[in-house]
Amino acid sequence: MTTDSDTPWLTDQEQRAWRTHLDVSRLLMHQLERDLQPFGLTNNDYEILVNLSEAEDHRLRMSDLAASTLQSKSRLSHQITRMENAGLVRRESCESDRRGLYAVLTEEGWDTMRRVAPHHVASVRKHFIDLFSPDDLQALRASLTPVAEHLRVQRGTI
Amino acid sequence: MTTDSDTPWLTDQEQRAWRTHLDVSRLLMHQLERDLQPFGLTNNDYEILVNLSEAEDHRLRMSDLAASTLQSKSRLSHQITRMENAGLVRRESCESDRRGLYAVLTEEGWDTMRRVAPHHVASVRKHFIDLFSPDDLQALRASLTPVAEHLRVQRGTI
DNA sequence: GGGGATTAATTCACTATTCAACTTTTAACA
DNA sequence: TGTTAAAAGTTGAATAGTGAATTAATCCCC
Repeated sequence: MTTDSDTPWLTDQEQRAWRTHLDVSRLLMHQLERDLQPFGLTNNDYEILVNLSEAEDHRLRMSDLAASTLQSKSRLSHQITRMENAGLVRRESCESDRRGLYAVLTEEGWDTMRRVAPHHVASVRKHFIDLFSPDDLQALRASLTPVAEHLRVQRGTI
Repeated sequence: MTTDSDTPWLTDQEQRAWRTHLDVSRLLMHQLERDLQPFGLTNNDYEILVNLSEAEDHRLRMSDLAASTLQSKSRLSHQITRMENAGLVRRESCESDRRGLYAVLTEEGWDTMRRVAPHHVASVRKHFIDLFSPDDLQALRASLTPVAEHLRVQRGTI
């Protein structure tokens, strides 16, 4: 950040857009978390399950999993430990790089995923996707994509 | 949530919109947090300061502050304790309702707010607002507003 | 005006996250 | 080759967040 003190304040429109975005982010995460609770999962748990489910052999290197879930290695490590204790994943060592570990979906993890996913999708639809017209959704994606890219670049250049 | 197992899966378009939204939310919060770090504030701290700054007499009832920042009372209580220790706010008892407390901005809190706000605005512009065309921003707000309203209703009916 | 429900806020015990320090293995390169 | 630097991952202590239980004041209404 340059410490520009001549940055213009947000206009009313901008202010409202910004706050609405903030509110939606927060309220949505809350709601999804609540909808997952009956299944004994958190949003974080679920995201790990999704990533592993979509990965080849249901396994990913810890680093890759951390990167794709945007978490720190430390946080992921703790997270995987918890999920390991819950029987959803296990760690397996990596032959090609003896520093490395895979997080692997267990049978139970995979079953859980298949059981919970429909409910989660319903939740995402009900509280987000289905509240937009197809055009609005398309516009949303289009205008958000460059923002995501910008932020990814920023993130890289720590 | 109804446990509809016949909810259609997300289309490719929907999937992408959804994941982009998720990524932007998370990356953005991260980036803002990072930009606030040099000033010794977290996003939460900053949001409390904003709310108090905008309130009459720089004071708000704990409950109102919790509601407007979408936090639980418990969390807010801890948060205010930390900010009190940091000298940014203080608690004051409420005459009209002896159960109640006000969180009040201290001089130092107000100074901090005035000092940090321009940098925060610059950060919000750089990483969010200025990445949209005015029309896109307007469209974003328009399509997000009903979502926020929907989620607020859900939240109320706990 | 007195008893039961509600509301404001905090506290306690527990879980989650962060940040820095650490171990082990691999890569670089002189 | 040896030696240093970088990367993968974990650990541990400190901080933050959650949810249920608790305290104290107010509301209600008969």
